[in-house]
Amino acid sequence: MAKNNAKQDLKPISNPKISNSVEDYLKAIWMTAQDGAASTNALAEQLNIAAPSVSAMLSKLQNLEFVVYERYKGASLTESGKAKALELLRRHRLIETFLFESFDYSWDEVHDEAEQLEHAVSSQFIERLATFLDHPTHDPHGDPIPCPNGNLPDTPNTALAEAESGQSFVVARLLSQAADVLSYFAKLGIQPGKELKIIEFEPLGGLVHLLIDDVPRALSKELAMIVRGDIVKTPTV
Amino acid sequence: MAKNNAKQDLKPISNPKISNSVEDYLKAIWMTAQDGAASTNALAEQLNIAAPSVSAMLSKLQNLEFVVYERYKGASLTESGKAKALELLRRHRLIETFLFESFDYSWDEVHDEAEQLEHAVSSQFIERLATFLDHPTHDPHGDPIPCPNGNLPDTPNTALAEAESGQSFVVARLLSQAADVLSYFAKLGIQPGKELKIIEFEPLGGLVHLLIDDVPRALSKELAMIVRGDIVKTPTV
DNA sequence: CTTATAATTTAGGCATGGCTAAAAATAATG
DNA sequence: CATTATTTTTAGCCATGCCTAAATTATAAG
Repeated sequence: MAKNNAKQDLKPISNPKISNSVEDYLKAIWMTAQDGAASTNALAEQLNIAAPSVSAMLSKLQNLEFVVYERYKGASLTESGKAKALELLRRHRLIETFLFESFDYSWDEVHDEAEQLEHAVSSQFIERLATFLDHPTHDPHGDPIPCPNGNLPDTPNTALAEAESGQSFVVARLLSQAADVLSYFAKLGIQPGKELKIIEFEPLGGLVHLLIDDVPRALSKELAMIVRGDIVKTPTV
Repeated sequence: MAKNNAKQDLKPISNPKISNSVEDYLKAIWMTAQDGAASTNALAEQLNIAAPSVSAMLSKLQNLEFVVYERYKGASLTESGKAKALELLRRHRLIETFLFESFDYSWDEVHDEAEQLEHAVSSQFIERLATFLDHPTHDPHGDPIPCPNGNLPDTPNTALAEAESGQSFVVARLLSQAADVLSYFAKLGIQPGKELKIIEFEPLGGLVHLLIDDVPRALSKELAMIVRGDIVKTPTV
């Protein structure tokens, strides 16, 4: 009877399934620091975990060779840590896409569910899911879905706030995780693929007037920073 | 910042998400004992966990009021424990159905994946999944899927081994979890819905000769006990 | 009905991953 | 540059769930 009795080596030989916690930390480090180093407090904040716990975990991640960590100086991902983080991100975004497209989830619902599922699902599941969804490159709010090899598909990144009066703008991405923000955009009809016409910017730039589906609307500067996409040179008629 | 600091009361007030372990135990108790009491060793065997650990967990489940447990006498599910177990079973079987039908999983693959997913998925997910699958009553090998209220759909349960020469038999269920057994049946074309014609039983009853898709085949008594369904009174032509 | 065997529980550990309080290092300010 | 403020770490705990070895209780056999 094969009992789970393996003593943890310092350097893990094979692929002993990474714990949910470790996965969460790697994702958090990537989101906080991408390439640079993530501070203990920033991670504690992100993960809603007390700073001393984060400290301890960073040492552990260092032993696992997922991060390079120097006391008092934060942690940055190694190649292997980064690969794991991107794998998680791939899972998360594919699952979000699936829930949104096939199961009619709303923005409020999609994130938490994906957060759980991404830890439970096998690589096989993810690849079959990708096939099921016809290998999307971006999730429903336009975030790029990392490829199996870790490449991040290109994504237009000009802020709507940077466009100018008279220009047209094609939305590619809504740079927010907040459900209320995403719902608000959805209500306005602002979603990836949509073309907006900019009427004018309010003096001092706090507001932008635009045409969505030929309906005049106004958007605050803050929200206009979240909307990312491309300025259209030759506006479609 | 809301840290998870709630001291565990003896009687849990609300719905503090049950741990994966607790869920596994409840399912195991149901599978081992259904209505009666499950012994410590039987559970240890099922769960591949050492007996003393099971002992400890049974006390805990008693405190949680999921089981009635008397030292040295095994544990049986309370109403609340049974409800949980059936909920888990519903999850498991719906997920298996999904993986099999939509994601082309084979028998070897389906079980382990479902085992993980059933813990990670929300009730909402399950109900949307049920809708997605058009509310199946049985999973791909014919096991009944409990309804949200805990009812188990009726399932024909006559063993193929109990039929008689000359009769026809409609398969409803393959009473096994073993991947190799299920694959073997699949290879033979024996699956829920299939009609078999019994040619004859070997003397001493160790073997049954039958017609599957008009092809003559033989099946051992052991396997013929696993195939469950209905004897057809008026054989179709 | 006593004894050997099998099942079960108690005792004592261990790893993981959280927490708080207090100390130490780093950064910011007068 | 000394001092205060902030960040981070160390120290020491706790809960969950698993383990092994050693009792204990139940059961089967003589």
